[in-house]
Amino acid sequence: MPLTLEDIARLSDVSRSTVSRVINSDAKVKEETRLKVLKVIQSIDFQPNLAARGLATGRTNVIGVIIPARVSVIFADPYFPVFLQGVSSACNNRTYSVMLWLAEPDYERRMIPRILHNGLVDGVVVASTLMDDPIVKSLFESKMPFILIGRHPSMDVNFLDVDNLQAARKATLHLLRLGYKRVATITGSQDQVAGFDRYQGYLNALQDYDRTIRPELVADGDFTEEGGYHAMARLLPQKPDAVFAASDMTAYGAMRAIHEANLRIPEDVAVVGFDDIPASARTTPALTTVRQPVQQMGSKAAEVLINVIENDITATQKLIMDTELVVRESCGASKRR
Amino acid sequence: MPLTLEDIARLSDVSRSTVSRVINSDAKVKEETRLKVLKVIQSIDFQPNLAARGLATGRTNVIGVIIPARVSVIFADPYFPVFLQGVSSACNNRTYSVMLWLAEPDYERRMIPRILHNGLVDGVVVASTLMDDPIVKSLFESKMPFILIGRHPSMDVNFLDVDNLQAARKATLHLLRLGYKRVATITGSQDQVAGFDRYQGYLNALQDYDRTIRPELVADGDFTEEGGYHAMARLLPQKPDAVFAASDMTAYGAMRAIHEANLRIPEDVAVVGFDDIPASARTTPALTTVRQPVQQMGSKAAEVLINVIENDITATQKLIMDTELVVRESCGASKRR
DNA sequence: TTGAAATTTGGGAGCGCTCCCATAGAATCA
DNA sequence: TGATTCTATGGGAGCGCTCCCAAATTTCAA
Repeated sequence: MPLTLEDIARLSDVSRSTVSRVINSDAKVKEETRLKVLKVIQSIDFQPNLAARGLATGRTNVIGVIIPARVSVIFADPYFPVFLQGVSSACNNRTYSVMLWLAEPDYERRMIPRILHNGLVDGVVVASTLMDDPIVKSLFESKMPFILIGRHPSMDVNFLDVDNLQAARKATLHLLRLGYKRVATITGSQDQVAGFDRYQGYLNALQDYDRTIRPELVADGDFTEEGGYHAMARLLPQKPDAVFAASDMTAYGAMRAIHEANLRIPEDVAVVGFDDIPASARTTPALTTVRQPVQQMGSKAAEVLINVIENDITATQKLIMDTELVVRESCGASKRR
Repeated sequence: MPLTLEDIARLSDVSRSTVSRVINSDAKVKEETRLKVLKVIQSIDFQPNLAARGLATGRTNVIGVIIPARVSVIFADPYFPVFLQGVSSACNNRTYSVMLWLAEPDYERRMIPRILHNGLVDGVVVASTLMDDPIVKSLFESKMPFILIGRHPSMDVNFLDVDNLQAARKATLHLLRLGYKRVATITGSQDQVAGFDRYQGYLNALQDYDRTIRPELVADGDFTEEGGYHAMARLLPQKPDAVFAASDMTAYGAMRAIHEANLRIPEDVAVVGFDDIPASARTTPALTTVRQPVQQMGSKAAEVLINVIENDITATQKLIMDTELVVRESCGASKRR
């Protein structure tokens, strides 16, 4: 049977209000009293009931993280765990907790907007933005503070993103500069903003080089290893000499397909990925890829959200994080010229 | 400004209590009234405030998942994401939510036992048991329902596990039966119960075959790819002809080291892993490994926990899930005899 | 038709906290 | 020294729900 404020009050011979003040570090408590109460609190390891506090204040100190349906299937991609780690550590620093919702089947997607209304969380991080995610609309209407990972294609909302378009463009340009003639791409799901933007980046790069865009050099890999493998298998007959994959997992699949076709990387087909997940430093050959600060994105998103919550910020927050092209062996940069 | 029970009561011309009964599907409400109230509730998409309900009932319908400190660093291993997916989907089915705590630095480990006291969650799943995790003791004393993934070495508590010892023994025996003479092992962290048990399984198998245990054929890989790589590098000079790795990630590291030493798998060194994460079907060569039903373990753990919570079960629940040796190419089973 | 039993509904109390206002006491000033 | 201001503390009200008991209504049997 947990103790209450009232119990602490009795034990330390003050009133419930004073105990509350001490716990919330309210200024106007005499130092002497403060220490007295603190001693009791610590000796007993007292923790105020958060449900009660939540009822009284309307705040819970909990933020939700939603990983959308079409995305959670690829949870095997270390992107999300690392992202979560970022969110989690930022929350730890601010004494917030994390509520995790993997929005699986559609029925669940209907659930979530409701869950939002019932006062469990103070705000929400939506990991990975879909082009048309209805959840964003619900969130927007609900007045609940939230932040998207990935810009929203049309709405003016808080978000944190990397410049996927420019990063993808740079990665593709890197291949073009190395002299590759038939640069293919394996796209990510086009219903995710990141997938869309990275594809646009690829297209832009080709345009920069006045290359015609060949639809036969574009295949969808939906961000998975499996998808990358099949996409590459489809691409191979078109004789690409390089390929830009929209994620590292996709790149792994592509590399597997290339190896199985008894072709060499990068001599026959160069490969560039996107994400720089840890394993990419250790593939054979090591993968050239675009590094995203995934963990920092998680922390930053949580920090911004908490800031919005605590300071009732209404101006929309838009943050773009830097990426970096990590050149390893799979692009052939060291071998060519 | 969200509506309250009282509002619904007014709108549907009944009392607060009746609305509450309808929401909680209490039997004794006249069908007519029930429908009337339900109509209002739905038309307005009303959601009861969970903080208030929590205060009144002492239940929150939230369970916590704790991933211990020494473990969360290897969050890149898809084990945890998949496990979380299992927990999450079971919770969805029972209208519970998941609170995620990645217990990073030590100060946080002190935090958690406290967090438990503040009524945020009804119970806790501890993913991956450490040999001496103080959190288990706190949990035990707190009277909060909880379940461990992995047996506890000494306490009588709810747990769900696979028989790591027998599974590891079988995997090792598989290698011995294939005729390998110098069967090495790369162990997982010995401060995790799973790591400890799998090592014991290896030892048992050698004893079954009356083999002397050679300490020079044992190296610690702490469950990571990196660790597996370095462990294998240390092992290679001892000329093992087979190696049992305590996790698939470790096995990947080992395979990388073997390849880099220009040795063939399985001809020069056979490899067996543990976990059967999805990627293991697609390594070259495909990895022979022990399959654990990770996602089901997540679901099952959540279900058992919720059951314990809702029915005040006091008898300790102990579940052992089945494993299966998945024979692929890395053990050389198809090539030898 | 009446009374008792069963069914349905209403309202008070209370969960443990915060917030606000009132009050007691200390400090300041003329 | 008394009037005035500040400071520190106490206690009531209320957050939105559930639970319980009592009241109102209906049902049923005699």
